[in-house]
Amino acid sequence: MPIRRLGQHVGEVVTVRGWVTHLRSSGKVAFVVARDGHGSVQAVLVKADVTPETWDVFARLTQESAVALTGTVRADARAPGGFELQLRDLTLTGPSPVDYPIQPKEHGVDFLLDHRHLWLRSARQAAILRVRSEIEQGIHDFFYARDFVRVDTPILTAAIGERSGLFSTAYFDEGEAYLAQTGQLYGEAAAAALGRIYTFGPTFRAEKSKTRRHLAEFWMIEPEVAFADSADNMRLQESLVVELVARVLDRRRPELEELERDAGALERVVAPFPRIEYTDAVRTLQSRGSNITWGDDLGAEDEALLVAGAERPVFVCNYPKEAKAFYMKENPADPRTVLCDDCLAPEGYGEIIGGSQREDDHDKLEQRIRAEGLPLDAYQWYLDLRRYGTFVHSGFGLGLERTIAWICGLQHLREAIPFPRMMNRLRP
RNA sequence: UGGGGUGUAGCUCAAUGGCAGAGCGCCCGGCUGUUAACCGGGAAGUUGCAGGUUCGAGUCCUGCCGCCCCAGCCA
Repeated sequence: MPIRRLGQHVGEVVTVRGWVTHLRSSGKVAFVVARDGHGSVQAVLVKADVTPETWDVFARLTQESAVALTGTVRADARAPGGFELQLRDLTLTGPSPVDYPIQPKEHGVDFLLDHRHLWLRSARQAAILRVRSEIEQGIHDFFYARDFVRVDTPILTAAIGERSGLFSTAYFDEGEAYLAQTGQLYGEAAAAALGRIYTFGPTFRAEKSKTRRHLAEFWMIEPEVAFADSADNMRLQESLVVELVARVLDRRRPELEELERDAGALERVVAPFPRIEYTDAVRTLQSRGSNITWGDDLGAEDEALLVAGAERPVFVCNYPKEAKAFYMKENPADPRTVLCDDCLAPEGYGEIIGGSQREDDHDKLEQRIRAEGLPLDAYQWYLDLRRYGTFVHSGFGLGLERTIAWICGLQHLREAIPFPRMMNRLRP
């Protein structure tokens, strides 16, 4: 019987299977707290009420022992959660040595990451993974409801979308293959076939980044929409973010409480999000003391300064061409800039989305590829998308872990993914 | 890669240049309602590595290594 349903079975004798998290004994009465992945329950063992054999089992229990607990469900205010099991029988089904590394106390991050496979068993980590799953399902439901088709793009690639650090590997007679940094270029091809698509998959950056906002392997969701311009694009981003936050608030309250997340801050995440032109942002930043000059990309400090006090995510749009990728469409209103946006989460969580309208002019795109020094032949198929029926289209990349970290209120991205991959961490 | 910090028991951390310590966990004992239980006792150390200064180094100096934070790269 799942622990979360015990409240509906008061007075009945049930069996719960799970793992021991806490043991307490007072000589002739003993307490076993166990979790089963959905909840936690305290079981009470009274020496006078059970056989000597059952009583002896308690002495052999250790933290993380797998057990079967059989007893009567009782409502009791003294029990965590309000219900407890008055034990009739206790079986040790999976012994655990006494050296289980993770105690119910503070540990350092490095130690915990070394034991990530066990750390996941803690209530906090389990709560994060449940929110992660909820957000993933929310993303699928959001796009399904809007007739998007999910398209899976290759992880092993030759042509590349961005030039930052690449993981490479030998690939038969074709030379080097690279782990995908984005599925976007393939997404654009699929959008011309299916209209509106999204990708959902892992992506890899070999950057030597050691910050709480970076992982070597992370998950990214990349929608691509035919006949959508930059303004449409931002509206889609806004709807998605609002829906994901609302869904977690609606369905994962207990997890947010476990994480001690301030739900009030999430409740204020409603449309519309402010939209700030890059050029205006620079002026604002200068007036607030930043020494940024037009043409610079926004640094972390600038982002923080800009978003300070905002209760909703903020769009910063239309950056200088030089600061952004080659495929972004030139802004007709100011050709020094491109039609793009970064969505900055509040509370200092930074960029969770980067999006843009794509350059749909064949010749301009070719010029940009040349100007960036990229191998033109590798991009011929991409140019074909402009050669054969070019179309206005836009899309974005949502960083899954950054979104999770923000919604859960995590200090570091490494907690937002089950087994984080960083430059100095490949195992477990 | 640059700047700052840090490394002592299984874990979390103390120790003015002068006897290597505590809490938790573990082992033994006690306790009939505990809530990271409590009480008494016990075991547990190459102070990251290599050199140097000193009568004496966990502590000071040099080099190396690991980790953390910040910046850059970006999602």
